Amino acid sequence: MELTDRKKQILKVVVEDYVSTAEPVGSKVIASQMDGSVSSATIRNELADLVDLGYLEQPHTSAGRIPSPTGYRLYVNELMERQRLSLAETERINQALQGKMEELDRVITQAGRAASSFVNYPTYVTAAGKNRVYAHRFDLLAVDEHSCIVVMMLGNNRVKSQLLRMQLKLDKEQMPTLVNLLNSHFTNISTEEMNRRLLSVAEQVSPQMFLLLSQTIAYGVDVLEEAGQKEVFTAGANQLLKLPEFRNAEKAHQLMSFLSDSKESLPLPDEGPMQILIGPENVNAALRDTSVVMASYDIGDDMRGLIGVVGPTRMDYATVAARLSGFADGLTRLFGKKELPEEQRNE
Amino acid sequence: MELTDRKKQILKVVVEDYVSTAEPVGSKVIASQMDGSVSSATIRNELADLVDLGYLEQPHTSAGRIPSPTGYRLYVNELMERQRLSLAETERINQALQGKMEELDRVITQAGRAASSFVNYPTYVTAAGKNRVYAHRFDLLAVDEHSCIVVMMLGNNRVKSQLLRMQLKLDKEQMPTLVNLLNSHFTNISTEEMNRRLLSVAEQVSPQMFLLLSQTIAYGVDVLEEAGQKEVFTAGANQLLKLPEFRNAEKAHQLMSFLSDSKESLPLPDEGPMQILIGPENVNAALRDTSVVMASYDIGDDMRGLIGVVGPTRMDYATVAARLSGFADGLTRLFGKKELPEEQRNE
DNA sequence: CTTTAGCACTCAGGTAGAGAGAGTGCTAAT
DNA sequence: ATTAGCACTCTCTCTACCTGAGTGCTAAAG
Repeated sequence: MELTDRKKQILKVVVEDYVSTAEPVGSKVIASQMDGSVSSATIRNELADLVDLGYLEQPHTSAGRIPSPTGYRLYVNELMERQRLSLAETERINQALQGKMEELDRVITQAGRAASSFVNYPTYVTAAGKNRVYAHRFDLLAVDEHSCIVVMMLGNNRVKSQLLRMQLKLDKEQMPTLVNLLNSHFTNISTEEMNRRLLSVAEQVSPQMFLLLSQTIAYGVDVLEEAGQKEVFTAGANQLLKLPEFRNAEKAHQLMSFLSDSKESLPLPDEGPMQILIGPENVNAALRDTSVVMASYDIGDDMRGLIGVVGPTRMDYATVAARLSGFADGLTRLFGKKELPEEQRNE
Repeated sequence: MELTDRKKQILKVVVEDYVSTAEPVGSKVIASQMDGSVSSATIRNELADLVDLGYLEQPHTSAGRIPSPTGYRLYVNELMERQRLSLAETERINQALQGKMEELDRVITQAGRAASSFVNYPTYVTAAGKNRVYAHRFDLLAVDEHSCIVVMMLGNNRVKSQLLRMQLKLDKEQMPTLVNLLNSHFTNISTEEMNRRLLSVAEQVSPQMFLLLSQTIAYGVDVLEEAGQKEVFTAGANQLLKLPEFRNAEKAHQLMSFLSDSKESLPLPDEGPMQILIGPENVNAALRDTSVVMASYDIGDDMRGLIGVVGPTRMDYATVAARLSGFADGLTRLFGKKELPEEQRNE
């Protein structure tokens, strides 16, 4: 069942008006916004139809209409004009994304914050490996008799290092052997395999060497597991308090604690660069009254990230979607740039 | 002018009752909480005195009394019984603080979060060097022709490393020279001095070497500057929404945005291990209606951190102070432990 | 001089009712 | 198919009123 053009136009007006005012929209207002070609009475008839069809709702008998989730869905799928970002906006995004941001975590938290203040809703960001992360290379730097620095190179040009205090005295001559052992037996394999191999080499090396080795491997496994697991960063949760739908502290509190706590259960995009979940389309109960707009971005070749916005179902989908995908593109570009030319360091 | 014991006792009851109920306290309730030795009429006379003296306030003529900031101050200084943490609480703090937390930033954010959920108020945490941070040692690890890993040891056993892509081809034979140069001329000095020395050695080395050197130093300066500047982490801002005084979204929003934005201007303790600022004692306008409890902790020998709690003036100072100083002690212990024994790695 | 009982007084908060206004739904005319 | 007109509905706001908690004061008792 396809809607007439006029019904669609009316739906569009209702959505856009409600999005900006948060008040139910009446027939009169709609009529005035439609170049005056029809009267409010006609609109009323059409509105009644749209309610019957499930695209609109009425808070009470004598109020205007608000869009239902189905209505928003239709709007997002067909009626919404995909916005292009203005030059100024693109500029602002790029500016927000540049700066001294070395570590992955830091980049994405900062990106989340910037995005949040740009769309005026809370955001969340994740980065997750498409594949598992492996250690590509180990190095050891002696510090003193009892400690050394372990340096690990992971995939995707990331480097992790830490000072490790050994239980045993370190022998200068053991170090090269240890490094060789690490690089020949423990690179490019999973953490489970690392633990297995550790056991299997136990008999081939001296007990001291084994102790050193196992301490180093323990650190390596930690690092890899941390790098592989996805962590979710949220930002700007307090933006919610500006919205009339969260004026009662109860609701706001619920959603905000959800955002800051249950970092695991935020929605992830099934596929494609962008996805919008409207109200009850969200599986998670805490998000039933809200909508989520998500965009994914690439981190180099083997990782992928997600940046999402949480807001009321009454959300300016067009603008949010445009800005968010602007951010996602910006991030992809940022991470794609493998070469670090001069300007990236000097500022 | 010293208060009589009875007045003090009444003030104590008012504070403690108001803290737990958030409702003005009436004479009847006070009388019943004071072993029935005096009648409510007597209490009323005393209350009138306390209002005159500025320790209590009356929201309106026929309401009970609430403590004024001065009243809270007297309570905190004299009347409050310093609480001891229960064994279970100490246990919980220690548990919250342990776990895999390698990097300083991560430790303190996690500590802040744990503290927040423990005291049920928002918290903020900082770490700042008592002295400036210097590079103690440099190392370079060749990766390929154009890139190497720079490893820096800072004071306090911290290690920073990053992959650096050089504009020039790297010559294996240059590396030891470069490392020597770095360690002999650029360790244990300020960043300004580093930049000066860079210029001064310019003529003594080959142009290629100078380019490599300056790229490395640029990275080093960045790292040091970042390590030296204090960053403030806040956590649990949404805890505010549970409190009746922040049920109106307007106020809550103001304070919450202040907490998440103006990370610079949060109060720092003048000295001593613990400080409490009540309501108008706060210099910052955004905190005039709130109280702040702060405790400081040591990070090894040359750094100091601060952990603070923001809440309504009606705050359970005794409990918050006890728990917060528990956290501060825990952190000091955590960072004091320079030796990393077995159990710290294996869990 | 301190404490207490008694009582009139005050004020916030809740409840009920009236009125206004926005918006609908329906009918009848175009 | 569209529109004008009109009665109807429902929320929101304003006001008046009542209730109850708690005070301040006075006068009596310890």
